[in-house]
Amino acid sequence: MAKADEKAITPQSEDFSAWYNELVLKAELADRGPVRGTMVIRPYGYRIWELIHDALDLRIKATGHENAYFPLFIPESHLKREAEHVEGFAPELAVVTHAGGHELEEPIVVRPTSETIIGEMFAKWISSYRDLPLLINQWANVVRWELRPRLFLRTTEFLWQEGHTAHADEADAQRETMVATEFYEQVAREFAALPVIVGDKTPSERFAGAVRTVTLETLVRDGRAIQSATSHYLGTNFSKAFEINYTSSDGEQALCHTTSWGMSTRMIGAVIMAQGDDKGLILPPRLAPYQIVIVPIGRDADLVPVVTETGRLADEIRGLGIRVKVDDRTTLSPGFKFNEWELRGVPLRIELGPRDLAAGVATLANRLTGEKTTVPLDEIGQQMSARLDEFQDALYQRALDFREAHTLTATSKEELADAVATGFALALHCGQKSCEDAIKEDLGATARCIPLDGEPEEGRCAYCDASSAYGKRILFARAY
RNA sequence: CGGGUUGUGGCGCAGCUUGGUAGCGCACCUGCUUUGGGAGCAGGGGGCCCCGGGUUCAAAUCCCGGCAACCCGACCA
Repeated sequence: MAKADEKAITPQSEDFSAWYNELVLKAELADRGPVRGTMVIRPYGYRIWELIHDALDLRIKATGHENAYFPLFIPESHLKREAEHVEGFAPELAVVTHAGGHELEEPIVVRPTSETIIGEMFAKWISSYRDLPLLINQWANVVRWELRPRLFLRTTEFLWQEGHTAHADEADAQRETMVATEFYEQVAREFAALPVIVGDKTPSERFAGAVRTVTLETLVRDGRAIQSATSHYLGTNFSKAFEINYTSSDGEQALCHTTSWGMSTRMIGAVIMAQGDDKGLILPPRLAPYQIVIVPIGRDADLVPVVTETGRLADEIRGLGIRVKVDDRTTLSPGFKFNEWELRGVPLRIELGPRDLAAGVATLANRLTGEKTTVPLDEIGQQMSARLDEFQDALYQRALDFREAHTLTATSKEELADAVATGFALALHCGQKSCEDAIKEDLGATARCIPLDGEPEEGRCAYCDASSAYGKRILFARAY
C-alpha cells in the first residue's frame, strides 16, 4: 500500500504556495502552457468557468446588455489616444511587429482590454441621445505580459467578460457601474460562496483611465486579498479620446459617459484559495462540475446489484437537475477514489456497496465536514437538492466566519502591521499616495478599497498620523 | 530586472564530493489474487542525464559558456 503522505499535497499551513500549485495541477484544473505564463485550462477547470460564465451571462443579459465580439488585434496608435490608459498598460503589452512575412508599417497590439477598440466603434455607432445607453458585453481572451505568473491568478493570457457601456450623463453611467457591481456580488456570494467587501479603489489603485473603480475584495485562507472583479466609471476620458459624441434632445453636442467592468478566470483562483483545505479543493455546489460522485463498491457477483442500484440512483439524481458522476473505474480501490474526489472538491459523495444494499441505505460523505451518514435508498434522491443547498450555505458561512476572524481594526502602525500579517485591516488613512507607498514598502500591504458601507469616522492616519481622509476606515491587506 | 533553488524515463527524486557509460519510488503494460480510506505478488517496457564547448583513454559526474523552469521581491484582472 502506498503511503498516504507520498500522494497527498503539501498542507496549507506548511507552504500555501506549494499547496495551491500542486492542487491546481493534481486536481486537473489546469496545466502550464509551453510559453511562460500561459495556461491550459483542463476540462474540469473549464467546466467551473462555464458555470461562472452561465451565471454571469444570465445576469448581464437580464440587465439589458447584449453580447458582441471585437477583434483581438488593436492598432498601436489607438491605444495611445488615452494618455493614462497607454501609460498603465504599456509595460505589459504583447506587440505584433511582423505578419504575412513582412515587418508591419504600424505595430499591432494584442488587446490587454478593449476600451480603445470598443470606444472607436461606439463613436461610429452613437450619434443621438436616442442611441443611449449602449450596453455591450463581450466574452474574450486578453493578453497582459505578466512578470510573475500564477495559474488562474495571473496568467499571460486569461479569459474574462468585459462590459462596455455608453451613457448620456454621469448619473446614468454611475448607476451602471453599480448594476455590474451588484451582479458580481451575487455571483461571488451565491455561486462561489464568497463574501466580498465592495468599495472604491484609492486613486493610486484605480484602473488606468478610470475616474472611479469599484472593486470586490475577497479574503483567502493565507490571509491575503484577491480582487475578484472590478467596475469602472470612465467619465468622459475615453469619449474625449475617441470622440464618442451624441446630439442631445435640445440639439447640443455632448460627450458620452462610459463604463467598463470585468470578471475573469482569476475568480477560479479565488475559489480555490478561499475554499480549499489540506485535503484539496472544496467546490461550492453551484460551481462544481460534479456536485455528487457515486462510488460503487464490490466485486464480481457482489458488484452486479450494486451497479444496477448505482445506475438507478444516478438517473434519479440526474433527473433532478443535479450534476452527478458515477466513478465506475474497476482498477482503482474505493479508498483511492475517495481521496481523489476529495482532492478535486466534489461536495457530496455517495458510497454504495453490498453492506449498504443489504441495509437498504447508501453512505453519504460530506466534503466539508468529513462526516459520513447513512440515508435510506428510497429517500436519497429527494434529499439531495436540500443537502447541496445546505452545503452551499455552510461553505459561505465558513468563509464569512474566517473573514470576520481575520479582519482587525488598526489605529497605529503596529496594529496595522499585525492585522495585515493575518488578514484584512480596517484603518483610517490620510489619503496620501506617499503614505500608501510607504505602507506597501514597509508592510507589503496595499489599500484594497474604501468600503461602500463603512461607518463615518474621522481621526488620524493609522500609519503616518496625519488627518484622515475618506471619512471612514479603509481596507488594507497583502494582495495577490 | 534583482535574490534563491533546480534541470536525470510521464511525475517525484537519488547518483555528482572521490569520472568507468544510470538507479529508486509512484505511474504505465501483462498475469494471478484483491476492492468499505491511496491493494498485493511476479514479470515487463520506457532515459538525447537541459543545450554548446572543453579536459580525459573514458563525463550525468570536473571546467567554461549559454538556456529554461520554479520560488521570493518590484508591475498587474
